[in-house]
Amino acid sequence: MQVDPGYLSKLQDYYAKHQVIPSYTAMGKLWGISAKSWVASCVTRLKEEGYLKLTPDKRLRPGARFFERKVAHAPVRAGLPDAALEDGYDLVTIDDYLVKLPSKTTLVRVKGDSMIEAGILEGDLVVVEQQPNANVGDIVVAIIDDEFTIKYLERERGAFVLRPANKAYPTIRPKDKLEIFGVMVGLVRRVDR
Amino acid sequence: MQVDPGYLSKLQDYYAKHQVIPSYTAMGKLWGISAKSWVASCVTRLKEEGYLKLTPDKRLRPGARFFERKVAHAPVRAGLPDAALEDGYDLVTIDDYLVKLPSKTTLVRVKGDSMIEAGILEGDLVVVEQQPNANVGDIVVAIIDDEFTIKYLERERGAFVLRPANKAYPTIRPKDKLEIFGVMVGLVRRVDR
DNA sequence: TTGACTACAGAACGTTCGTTCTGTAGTCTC
DNA sequence: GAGACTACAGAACGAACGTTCTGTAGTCAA
Repeated sequence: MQVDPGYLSKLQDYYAKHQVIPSYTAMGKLWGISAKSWVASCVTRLKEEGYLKLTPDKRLRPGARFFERKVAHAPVRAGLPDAALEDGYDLVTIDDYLVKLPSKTTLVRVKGDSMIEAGILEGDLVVVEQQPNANVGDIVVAIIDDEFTIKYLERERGAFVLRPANKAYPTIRPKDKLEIFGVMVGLVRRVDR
Repeated sequence: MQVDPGYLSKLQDYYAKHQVIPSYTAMGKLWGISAKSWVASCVTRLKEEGYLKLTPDKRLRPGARFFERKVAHAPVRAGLPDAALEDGYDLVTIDDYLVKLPSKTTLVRVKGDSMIEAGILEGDLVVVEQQPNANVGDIVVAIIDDEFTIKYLERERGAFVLRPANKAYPTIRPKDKLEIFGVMVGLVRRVDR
C-alpha cells in the first residue's frame, strides 16, 4: 500500500532542481515507468500520504510532507554504507523547525565576527522574530546607526547594553533609546564547496 | 516593451503560496486577463527578462531572477525596517537554501563541543550530504564506533585523520579504513527561549 | 493450484494546454 | 488625422494532459 520511496526521492530531487512538479509523462520518464496509469496511481498514493496535493487550479503541488528531512541518529549497524535509512528517524522540515511565526520572521545576514564565540560566523543567516523588546540574555538584532547589529542584550546599571561575543569588541552602550528589531530564534549556515 | 510589474509580483505571490507555476488560463484569472494569447505574450517577455524559463520537459519554471528582490538593506529607515536579505535574492524556503539533493541529504544532531571553534555547537543540526568520500579540508560526518563524529578531514603522512575544532580534543587517527557518512553542507540551529 | 494482491503495460478518451492568427480600442507621434 | 504602437479580446487547433479501463506477469498465502 505504500509507494516506493525511490519514487518520492527522485521527485524531490527533480523539484529541487526545477522548482516545479513534472507532468505524468515526465514522471514516467523520471521513474522508468511507461504506463501513465501507474504513474497516476502512484501520485494518488503520494497525495494520500501528504507528499503531494492540488492547487485550487487542480495542478499538482508539493504537500506538507514533501520537504521533510530525516534526522539521522547513530547507525544501528556499522559497516553498511546505507545504514542510515532505517525506521525510527525523526522527520522535520527545516522551515517548520526554525520558523514559528512566519509573518514576523525574517533572516538577517551576519557581517563581521563580533559574535564568533556564540557560534555565529560571518555570512550566516540569523533567523529573527521581529519584536520591539526582549529579555536580558537574549541575542537580539538591534538597529544602530541604520545598521543591523547582532549582540547579546544585557543590563548594566539600569540601562540596556549590547555585548558582543568576542573579546576584541567593546560593549555598546546606546546614548538614547535602544532600538530592537527582533530576537534571534535560529541560525542557518550554508557551507559552499 | 516591459511587462507590467504587477503581473510578476502576482505570479510571485502565487508561487510563494503554491510552490508551483500556474497554467496560462490560471494566470489569466490571476491577472484579470481573459485572452490566453495576451497571457502568452506576457510570459514570453517574462522569459526574455529571466523571470521564467522552461524545464527540459517544456514546463514553465521560475527563472534566475524570479526570486530576486531589491532591498535597500543598508539604510534601514528606523521604525519600519524591511526584510534583510541583501543577496539580491530572496529565499523561497530555508530548505531550498540548504538542500540541493533531497534524496541524499540528512540531518545529524551535534553532540559535544569538539567543533566549537568552527561555530558548531552542541544541539545544532548539521545538514549532511551523504557520500562515501570527501576532500581534505571538508567538515565530514564519519562513523567511529557506531557513532557519528563531526570533524575536519585532514591528511597526515598519507593517511586520513579527523581533526576537531577544539584544542581540548585530540586528532583521531583511525586504525583501519575511515568510514565517511557524508559531508557537511550546512547547519541549522534553533534557539529555544 | 487457486485466488488475492501488487506492479506494472497499453490503449482510448475527453479535457486542458500552449500556440497562433485575426480583430479592435486607446494612445502617442509627427 | 494618419500611421504606428500597445494592450488586450476571441476563436481555432493540434498536441499534451490526466483519467479510466482492460490486461498480464510475478509473488505470496492458504
